[in-house]
Amino acid sequence: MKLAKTYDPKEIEDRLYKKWEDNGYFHAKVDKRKKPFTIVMPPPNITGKLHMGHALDNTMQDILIRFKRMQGYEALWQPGTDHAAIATEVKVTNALKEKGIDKRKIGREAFLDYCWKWREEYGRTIITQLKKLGSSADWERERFTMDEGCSKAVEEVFVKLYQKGYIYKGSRIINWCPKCQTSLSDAEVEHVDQDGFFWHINYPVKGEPGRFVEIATTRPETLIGDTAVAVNPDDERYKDIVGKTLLLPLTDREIPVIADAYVDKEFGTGCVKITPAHDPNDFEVGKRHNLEEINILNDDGTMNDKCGRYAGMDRYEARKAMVADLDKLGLLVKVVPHTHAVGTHDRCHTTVEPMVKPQWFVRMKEMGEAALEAGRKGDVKFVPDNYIKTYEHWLTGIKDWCISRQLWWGHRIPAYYCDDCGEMVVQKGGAPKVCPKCGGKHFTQDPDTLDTWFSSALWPFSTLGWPEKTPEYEYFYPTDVLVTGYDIIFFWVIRMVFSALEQTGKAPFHHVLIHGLVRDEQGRKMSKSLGNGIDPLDVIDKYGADALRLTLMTGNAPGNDMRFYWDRVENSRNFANKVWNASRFIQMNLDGFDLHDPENKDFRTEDKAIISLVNTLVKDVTDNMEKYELGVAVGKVFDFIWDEFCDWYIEMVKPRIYARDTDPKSANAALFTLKNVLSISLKLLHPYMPFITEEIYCSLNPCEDTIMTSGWPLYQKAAHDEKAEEIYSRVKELVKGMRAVRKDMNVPNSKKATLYIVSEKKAVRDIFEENTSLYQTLCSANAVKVQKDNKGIDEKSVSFVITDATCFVPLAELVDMDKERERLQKEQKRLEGELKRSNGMLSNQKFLSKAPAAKVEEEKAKLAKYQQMMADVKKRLSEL
RNA sequence: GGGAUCUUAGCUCAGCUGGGAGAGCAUCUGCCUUACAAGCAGGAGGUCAUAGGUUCGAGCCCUAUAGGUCCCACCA
Repeated sequence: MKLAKTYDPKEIEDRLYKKWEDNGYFHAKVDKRKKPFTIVMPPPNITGKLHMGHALDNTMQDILIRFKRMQGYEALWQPGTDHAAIATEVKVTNALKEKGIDKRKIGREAFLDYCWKWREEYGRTIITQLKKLGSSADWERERFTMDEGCSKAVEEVFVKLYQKGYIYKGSRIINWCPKCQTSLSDAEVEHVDQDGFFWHINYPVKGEPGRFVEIATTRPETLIGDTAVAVNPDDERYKDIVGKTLLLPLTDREIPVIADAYVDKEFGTGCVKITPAHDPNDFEVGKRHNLEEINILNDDGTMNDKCGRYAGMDRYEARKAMVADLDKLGLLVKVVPHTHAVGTHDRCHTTVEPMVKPQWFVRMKEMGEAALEAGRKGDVKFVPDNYIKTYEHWLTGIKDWCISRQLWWGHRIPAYYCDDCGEMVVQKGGAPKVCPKCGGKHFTQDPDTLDTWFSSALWPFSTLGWPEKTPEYEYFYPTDVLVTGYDIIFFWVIRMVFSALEQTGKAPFHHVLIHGLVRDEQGRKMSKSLGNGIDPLDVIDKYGADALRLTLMTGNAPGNDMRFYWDRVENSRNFANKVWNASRFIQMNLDGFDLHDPENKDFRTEDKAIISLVNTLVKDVTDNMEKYELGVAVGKVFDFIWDEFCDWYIEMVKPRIYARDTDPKSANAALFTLKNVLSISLKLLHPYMPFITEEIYCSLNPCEDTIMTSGWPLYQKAAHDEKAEEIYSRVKELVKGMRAVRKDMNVPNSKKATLYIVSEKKAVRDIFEENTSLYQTLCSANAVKVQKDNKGIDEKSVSFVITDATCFVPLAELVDMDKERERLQKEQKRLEGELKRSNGMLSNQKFLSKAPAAKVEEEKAKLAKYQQMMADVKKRLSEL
């Protein structure tokens, strides 16, 4: 099949993707003869739409998977979606609200029905979009965090951890979102700086009229929940007051003054009101001093019935009212502006309320330490490796994880309470038949569901069938690499590591490949509220998936944020077009040539050189990709194809191809080389730009079904040809020099000139003689003559003379001794620098002992070359 | 408060274990040359934030300073 005249990504992409899927190329099977390579896809939320972050994340994974697949691994990319507990629940609740349906009224079961329906309808949107990107995931194995298997894994883990004492139920202070009306883990709380005030309030001392203790607070409305005032035990100002009793304003309660080291003498007034039920620190202080916890808030953030006349008010309304009342009572000393960090819910941005509630927790000490150890031992390695510090930092001093949520959509906690005696049973497989304590037969399941990350934490092994010992689990687990953004290390990566270590005894992956955020042109985060997000599908629509993928992979270092520029996409698209046209040129000329007959080819230096170069490229690119240096790798392919292959090699062989009738052997060799080098380049490029490479490859090799299974090119030692490379680069230098000379002499293209190449050395003349037609084309000369000396050169005509020294001079200037001397002196200076550097390196003992032998040899060779060049220059200088 | 990270061409950024300053875009010059004007050839533009140090050699390693970004954190 012929390539179309212009490259049209739209036409080929959908067609090829369908072909790949239909042929089952993405499907990985358990095959003991092959080595497995596994990546689990971070499951996108079922509420999600493809954004640039997904595009980047999945492009990287697809590149690795395609690379490994071509290398002959049984490469599994395990996809799936996440039920996204709170995100989905909010979305469905709102959708119902619009229809006039109240979630609370219809009840749990009906609501869940709506959720499942919603999931059926919208949950796979993102999968379709991922396919547009070219993702070669094994869709036959697609999973869902709430499917039967994953739910089983969740129950298994919960019960195991409970039995081990790592999961417990307790009444502790947790983060409460009054809007979503659920508890939150610490990770879901975002601290945002807010301008607020410090209210200084006087608390009267009991029995000492006129004496007060001045406290400073940012949250006066919690005053009603105060059960003490604390001062630092070493604070001289307040020594005498410790142990006294205060009259809590606005109430009839009395509270003690206690001493606790937690109080900072320097901050505020040095006196702190203690509200154990509504502040994490105060909670701790309360525990130490046995203080009562008085909850003053309802779940929706309004004041509860303990608050007298403030009951029913919203928390901020109550704040205003109470401050006004305190002022009336003369107890408000002053109000000082103050900025402080307020915890907000990362999804709805509502200010969270610390509350004491019975919740389920995962004890983190032991599992956290195991995860830390795995990081230190290198069982889990980060790329780039500095992210190990973030990992360790977060694991050090990790607090217990609150896993229960007061939501309906999610995995329900497998704890059952006897209706008769209240006995709690935690077990797999549903409610117990008989209460072990009282023999009761009726049970009620705990209403709470689990944090959505609880199931995500099991994703690397639950998707492979764990807890069953399935062939997939045995073969593909542990996975090789996890690709994710740095913003999700503590939500997910850490939790997967400790869960896997605990449940499977192995780290879930060997490497964590971290990438940054994709920002807009001004460096802002892409967000819905700003409306600055660029839809990857728009980009694909305009420029093609390949261009998008290439753009995302270049121009930025691993782990760093990147900015998204349309300019850069355009450049990627241009590159695709370049590849397309080069291929088209080759294909156009292939007709009628027998590329398989070895007798029919006459290989020239430039053929050998480009083969040698592409061979080196194969080695470099493979090395880079093995090290996850994806951007560097594709950069090299890009440069090779565009600069080396298209701009030089193709131009060089054109004369030979056009002269096919007079010298078919030479043309054949050139075409053979063109086709093969292109094929190798396409293979290297395929993981990055799957569509265009597939289209061209199949068009050039009609016998092959796909590039995907064509095998990754291997480095071949025999193909390495240093001499050819050197001559080739010399040719390039000369051509450049020629062009410069032409330009200096202001010779228009229309006016062809004769090119003389003059060298005393026969070896040099031989090289040039072999390539006269090449120079003729590349230098726009009407003739090329190679000779030993200046004899016979017509000085009046437009002519050029190339000598075998390092400079290129037009004949007219050759006689100009001064200019020639100047050039040679410049060259001498350059060489002096080189020699100094080279000598320096080679006289350095450290370099000689530590550097790789190859590098030392290379440097020695360079030195020798420079010395030779220096000698030549000196000789010529002395001749002048 | 702790930690991470950045400062390289006009802009956005690469620069892998120390060994001749790079790309894209923008700009300037000349070309519609028979694969590609989504192109070709060529040019200009950088004291690699500052100051020290280690080294034969520093954009890269060490120390300090200035400025920027991000994450974590219980200062009421």
